Amino acid sequence: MATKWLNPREMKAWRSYIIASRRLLDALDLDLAGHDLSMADYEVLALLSEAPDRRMRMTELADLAMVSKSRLSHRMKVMEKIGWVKRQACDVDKRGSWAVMTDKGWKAIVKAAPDHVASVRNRLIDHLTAKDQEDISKIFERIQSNLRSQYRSEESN
Amino acid sequence: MATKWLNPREMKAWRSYIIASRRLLDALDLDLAGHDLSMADYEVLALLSEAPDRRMRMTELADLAMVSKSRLSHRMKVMEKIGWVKRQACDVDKRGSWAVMTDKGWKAIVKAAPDHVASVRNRLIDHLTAKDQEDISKIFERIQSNLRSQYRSEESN
DNA sequence: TCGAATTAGTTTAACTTTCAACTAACGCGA
DNA sequence: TCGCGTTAGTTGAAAGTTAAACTAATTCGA
Repeated sequence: MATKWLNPREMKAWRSYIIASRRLLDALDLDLAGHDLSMADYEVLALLSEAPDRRMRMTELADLAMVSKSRLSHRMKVMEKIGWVKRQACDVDKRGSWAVMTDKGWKAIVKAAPDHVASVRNRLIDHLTAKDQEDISKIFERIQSNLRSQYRSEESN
Repeated sequence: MATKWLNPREMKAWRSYIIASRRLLDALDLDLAGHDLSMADYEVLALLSEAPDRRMRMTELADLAMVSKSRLSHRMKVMEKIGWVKRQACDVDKRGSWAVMTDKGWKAIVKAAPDHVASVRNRLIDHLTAKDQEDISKIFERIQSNLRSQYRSEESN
């Protein structure tokens, strides 16, 4: 099929989005670096902090954090060394293990969270009107639901 | 200062955006993998393909592709091995070097481009109305210009 | 209740990216 | 034209990520 190239309006939308997003994510990561955290590690800790007993099974955590099990496993090793998390054998399923947030991990996320929220505000949210926010929600939920239906099962390995 | 947490509308905007974007970028990368390309490498080749004589100085290329000089240098080595690019000494500035796209590189990008555009369409653009596209452009240009003024010079190393 | 297929999670190796150090050339003021 | 701070680009090592292989436990059908 003949390629349908992007018209100027489409191209502009795509480029604005992709360029601003790269810069935005870089800035957010840079802001978090002061707490020795990446966005991905922050997300893992945030999820654990909200989980019952501040613990979660590895696979569920990987799914929610949108990282591969392999990657989570590697990060857990690093964060375990730092002392933010530890692993606990799972009684119910002996293959399984719990990712458990330590007190030190709790303190780390509690300390980082306000700065991170401020960062998300300064860099993104505060520059959007209420209407913009609603538009963004609608648009990206649509995109996501389309992605889901395009591949009804994307391996998360 | 007391943390100003995100209200539900703000939270929803932020989460929709960040989650959909992660998935979208993963999908786009996955689509390009069929051509043995990442988005970043694609961008480098695309820039070269549009440059006069299909060549560009390393630093300028790094800036436009939004990658560090170090990273570009490493990627060039890989792409040089594949045969898509080569490096040429710069007469004007003897420290400098030209990144030059080879014929093989040209063929590779010409082959990948239609698929990539289709991918951007299928995954994003075709799910946006004209109005959505204009909204996105406006919003993300605003975000980007705010990022720029926040750090008036971000090291690109 | 046996065995095959699946699932949980880890590990190793290959690859990619970052970080800091480095070389060489440039350019500018004295 | 000397010397010094800057710039172009590369490099090597460390850190991070991915991909595939692997172990051990679980599930489920016959």
